[in-house]
Amino acid sequence: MTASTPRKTRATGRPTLEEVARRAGVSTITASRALRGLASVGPEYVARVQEAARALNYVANPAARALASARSDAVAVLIPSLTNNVFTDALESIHAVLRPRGFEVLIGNTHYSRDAEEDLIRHYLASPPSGMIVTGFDRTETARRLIDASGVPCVHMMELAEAAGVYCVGFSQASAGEAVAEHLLARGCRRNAFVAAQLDLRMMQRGEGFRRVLQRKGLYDADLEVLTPAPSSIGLGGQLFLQLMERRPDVDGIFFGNDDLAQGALFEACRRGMRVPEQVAIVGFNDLAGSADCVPRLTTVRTPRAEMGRTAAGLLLSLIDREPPSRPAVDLGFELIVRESA
Amino acid sequence: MTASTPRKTRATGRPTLEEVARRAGVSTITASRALRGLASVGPEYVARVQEAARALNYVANPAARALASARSDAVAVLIPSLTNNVFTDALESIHAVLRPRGFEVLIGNTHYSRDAEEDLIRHYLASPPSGMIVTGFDRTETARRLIDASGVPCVHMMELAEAAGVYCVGFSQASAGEAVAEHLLARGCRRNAFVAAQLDLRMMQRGEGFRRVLQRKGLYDADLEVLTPAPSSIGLGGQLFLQLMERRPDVDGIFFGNDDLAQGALFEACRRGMRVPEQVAIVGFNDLAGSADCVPRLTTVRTPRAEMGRTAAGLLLSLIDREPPSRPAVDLGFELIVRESA
DNA sequence: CTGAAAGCGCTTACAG
DNA sequence: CTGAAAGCGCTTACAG
Repeated sequence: MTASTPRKTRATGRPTLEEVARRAGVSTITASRALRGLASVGPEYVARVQEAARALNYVANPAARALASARSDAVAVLIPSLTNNVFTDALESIHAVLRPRGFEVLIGNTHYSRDAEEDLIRHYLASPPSGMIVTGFDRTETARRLIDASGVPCVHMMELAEAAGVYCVGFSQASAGEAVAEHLLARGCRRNAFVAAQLDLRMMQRGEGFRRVLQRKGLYDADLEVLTPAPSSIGLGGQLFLQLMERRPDVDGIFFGNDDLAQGALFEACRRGMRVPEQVAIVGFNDLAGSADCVPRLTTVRTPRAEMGRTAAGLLLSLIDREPPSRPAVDLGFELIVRESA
Repeated sequence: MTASTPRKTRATGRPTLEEVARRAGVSTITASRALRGLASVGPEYVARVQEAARALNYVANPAARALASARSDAVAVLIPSLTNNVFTDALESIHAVLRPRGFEVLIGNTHYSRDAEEDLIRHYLASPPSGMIVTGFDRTETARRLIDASGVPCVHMMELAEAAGVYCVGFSQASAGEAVAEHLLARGCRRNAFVAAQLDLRMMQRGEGFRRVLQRKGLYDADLEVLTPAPSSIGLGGQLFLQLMERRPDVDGIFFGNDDLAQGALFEACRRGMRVPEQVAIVGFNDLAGSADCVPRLTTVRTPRAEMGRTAAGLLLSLIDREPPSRPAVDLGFELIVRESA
């Protein structure tokens, strides 16, 4: 007799869909459909189910939903660094559009490592998220294949590319580098250096554009490139600046591939009494915190981080909803901000 | 006849535990136990199962696991900001210890809002994570109750508190504020100001300690406190500094509650030709990027962000494993870094 | 130490 | 438009 009452052995205590359905006087599947807003449910049922859900304080169990539907409410975002605001700014706006839509944003930090990124992709794809946002295009062939094979919608941010089935949001890093060179040239600088750290693909693309313009004018000097794979930082910028000025005191324009490097250079210039921009003009990149306020105020390239995040998330949303986006690649441009340093 | 072969209608294509078990010649439950490393499985079985899993490239389905076991592999971390490196530094080391242990780190950004934090807590608790790391103690009573009632292990970071069942990792913000006051006093500053933004609880605690020391020496002047709830930034620091110097040109020492404010002040001082520390000594807080390199180099308080994250994650791990930690509250201290600005 | 059964809480696919 | 059945891929609790 006791066995005749099937007792739920492992209930979690939280209300289930079944209880909501019972309270609303419908089947569980109707309750499910009503809650998900599927059009095929009669309006009076929808109202009853919603009320029951509210009364019971019902929240669907994501694990059960993921298991049954073979899809999850997660979106994985892969960025190279958590301490560089270039990426956290984008992340912030990705969050702002995806969370209200009910997605959980999973953050993977690749630490600028292709191998680490491949591992993360493997990890996230083990239980396929609804979508994925990755940074740029510099990844292992395996990583690329994993994403393709998974069928998970994917948007690339920070760089542009033209290829079938590739969705991206960014701006032309090379064009930005060109714009910097043109600005330095226009203000009369003849011996222009490119100083870069980290040396990720985007950094190199900026250098490419910069170099291209100088070459075109016959003013390119390979000796004026200072490159190091070390992580970019203010302190490093100061060091590289000093090394360069010692080796080539004739340099009159410098493009630092990231603002932190440029800020460090400004500090050292100040400390050594070198005049910027009179003696040497300095241009940074990204318009990070401090660049508008330092001494002298830094001329730099403002990059549309928040907008890239927002647009990438929007693009992903349409991909998830299987609505082909109007354009697979959206160029958000950049803006040269001329301040005092160049 | 066709009906006699039960066909899996909705297989995901990925190998399942059942396939691993079949290949290893054991039951699924034995395979499950072997893979989870439960001691009750014979070593030869463990070996066979592990080999089968490897051969099949098996990765357990987290959703199924979460549903069956009513627990998840997620740990939720709630921080007030993603752009402030104080928190991303901690996050980084939390990741470093939790990911290798198989946990997914869910990041919730409260934007310094108690209500937003309460919503996030409600959201995460809807499918209880294995554990939770939250920032400080300033939250709504409801948020506190939700956490308590959930039974989810929780560690607080960035602040210290003594209370039954409360686990925390941090340092005394008030003591740090005291140390700054004592340093300024020791170098002869008599009219010391406290400049703060954001005004979160930790910021106020630093101010408390600072004030306390001045009061004790009979040198406290309420007119020398400049407080604004606006978000802390370099630009804001410059503005507040200028306002203060205009209103009270006699001030000879300033404690900025965060380094970005202090850095902004340094820039303005430089621009106006005010000498630091001769005319006015400046101390910051947190030892953020740039503080070691700016002009003059900033005297500040180094806070153990990475270590707090690491320790908080370790503490949480022992809580999850139901091993009571040796101490519920761990004080990691802080360090006054005396450089050039004070 | 090993396993057959039941169940976690949803959704899919098939009917009607 | 609504529903009964089956299933998603694991783990729990109970036996032996």
